[in-house]
Amino acid sequence: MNFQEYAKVAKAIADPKRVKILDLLSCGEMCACDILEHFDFTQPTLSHHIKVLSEAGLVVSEKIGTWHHYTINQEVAQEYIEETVHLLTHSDNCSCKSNSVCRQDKSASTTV
Amino acid sequence: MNFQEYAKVAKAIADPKRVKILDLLSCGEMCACDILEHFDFTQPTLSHHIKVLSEAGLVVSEKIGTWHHYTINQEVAQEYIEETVHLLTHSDNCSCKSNSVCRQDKSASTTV
DNA sequence: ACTGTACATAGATAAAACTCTATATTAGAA
DNA sequence: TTCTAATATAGAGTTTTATCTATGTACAGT
Repeated sequence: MNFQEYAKVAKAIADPKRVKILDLLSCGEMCACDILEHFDFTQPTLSHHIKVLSEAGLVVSEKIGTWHHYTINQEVAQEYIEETVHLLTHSDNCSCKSNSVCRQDKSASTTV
Repeated sequence: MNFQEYAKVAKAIADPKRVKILDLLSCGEMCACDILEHFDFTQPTLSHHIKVLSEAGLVVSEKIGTWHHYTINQEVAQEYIEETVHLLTHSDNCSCKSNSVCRQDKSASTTV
């Protein structure tokens, strides 16, 4: 996952309604009509939100007759979680080391 | 963190440029001028992105003379990581249990 | 006091996102 | 086949976001 790909998943999550959808799905699979009952917006709007989550790879759907069962894609979710931890916490194998993008040697070269 | 608050942090992260900024900061503190060298956009645009990250609580700044040193707020970052894990993985204390928001008992009541 | 540097703010523009109504698609039921 | 239910798509309107230029603010040095 590069910055662009990671941001796409993050952007899919970055909406309160979609966070709630993911929270609902974290309990297990649900169909659209059941999800819809927890919101005020219309069915096409829900369809849009699910599409955003699907295109980011976070949600997958299984069609069973007329119903579609939506579930969280655990592989993508786990990879995203790992990348998030890596991004936000100080680690030794961050891009500073590999690509030498951090150049804080400007202020002072007294790095002991 | 409720859905709204969580989404605000997620939205701050949900931009490739800001992901890169966070990646740079994950190595340690940096000033704006050093961060700016890694991008093509202008200084006011960087200022805007840092403001978004700051308002989400993810980044804090320390003013030293003319320079501002920006760092990742580890408390907020850690809380966000925990919430992300909680949101995307199946757990026993998710909102289904406490608020009974999940009602998948419609399709079939043959829950064994 | 004056100048230069680091950063923020104001306002404008263009692109993207959220939501709606209307309609299409697909599948089961009668 | 015809009707109904579940979901997707199309297109439009409104809000938000990213970026720019221009300017303001704060501080250090001369």
